[in-house]
Amino acid sequence: MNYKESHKLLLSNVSRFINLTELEKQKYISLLTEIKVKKKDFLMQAGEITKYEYFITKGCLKVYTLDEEGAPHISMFAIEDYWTGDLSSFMTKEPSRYYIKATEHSELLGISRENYDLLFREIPKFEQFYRILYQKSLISYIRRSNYGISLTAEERYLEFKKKYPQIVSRITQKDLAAYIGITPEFMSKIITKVNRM
Amino acid sequence: MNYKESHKLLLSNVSRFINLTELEKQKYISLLTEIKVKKKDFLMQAGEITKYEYFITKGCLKVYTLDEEGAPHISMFAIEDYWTGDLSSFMTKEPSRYYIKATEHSELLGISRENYDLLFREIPKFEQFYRILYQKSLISYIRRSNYGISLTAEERYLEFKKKYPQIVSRITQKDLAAYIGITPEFMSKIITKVNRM
DNA sequence: TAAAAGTCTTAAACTAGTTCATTTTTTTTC
DNA sequence: GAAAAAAAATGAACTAGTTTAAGACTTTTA
Repeated sequence: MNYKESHKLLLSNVSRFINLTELEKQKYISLLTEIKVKKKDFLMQAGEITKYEYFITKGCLKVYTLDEEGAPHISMFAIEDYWTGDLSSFMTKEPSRYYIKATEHSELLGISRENYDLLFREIPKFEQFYRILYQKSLISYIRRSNYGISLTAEERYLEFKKKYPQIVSRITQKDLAAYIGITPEFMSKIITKVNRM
Repeated sequence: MNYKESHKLLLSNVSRFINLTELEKQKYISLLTEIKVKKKDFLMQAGEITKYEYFITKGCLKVYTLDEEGAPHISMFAIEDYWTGDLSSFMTKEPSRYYIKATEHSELLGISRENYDLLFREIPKFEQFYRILYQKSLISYIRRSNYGISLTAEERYLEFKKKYPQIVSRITQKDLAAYIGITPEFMSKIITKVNRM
């Protein structure tokens, strides 16, 4: 069958871990919602109960919390072919602490909690897909949770640049500072220093 | 059937997410290896390819890396009813960067990579078990990966004490410092300060 | 149970990263 | 394409956390 580009990208993402029949592909796609977000608009805000888990087909978004002083802490940047959302609020149905804002015009495919549950009943293979997807994410978050406490800000910056070169060029220095966990002023100093070397 | 205490603890852990028949329980248990580690002995060391994922039935272990200066960074403490290991090395079969050392005499149940793969074929329900287990771990590591960059050392200490009171009392201040990401000297200052309040 | 090894505390000098204030540069908007 | 808004750069004064060193306390081992 002939799928749209966005669906092709998703199906190719899923086929990394499981094989679907034509019928299963169509069933899966029927469970998804298409969502568009303009630059600077929110996909979701703190206080809301997360309705969807998202797959990004186009654009770039930042996922962040605000601390008591109102300072943002970015927990991830999501671009094409990435999954994002607030898994905690999605699962527990409790209000989220996260904001998700588009830093570019973005297009996403969302799966609602009802359809997520239905998916496992209709196509049990998806248990395996999510088992592997979560396993891989877990491995990278376990590593990342150590970076914050064991590397200097400069090392974290170099690490990010090396791992996500395609993201660095699409975000502001200020947002990168909020991800690395430092002030924009110190981020500026680090970049000046690194470029001088 | 009458199971040993260690097997009962594991089966009760598993039954949080899936229901097993008697036959499945017996099959599952037959895939496990019993392991004992004396205090101060290593369960595994950096450079090795991880053979097992572990469930702790007794004791306490620390999972850590050493940086270029030889300073330890503890990524988790594992006690009874916890799962541990190096998931990355276990899955990729590449050498691990982690050390796992018993801080008390410990007893564990290990599942080898071959038996882990076999488990999914023999009892497909385990895909769901691990999907949920990894999902929950992922949620807590996503949260934790922000702590290191967004909280002060004192806040991280209070957070740890609140979340894991039963662990604080079983580990040294020095190890706690290596987990929080600060020097033992500064850990000492924080504790003095917090107790004074 | 004495000696040795490891842990904890305290303090002074230091450094990585922050805060605040100002100017320059870039991007957005009408 | 000019005006406004946001981002980036620079610097001086500050603070959270490190380093080094030494003594007190606790646990382990022979």
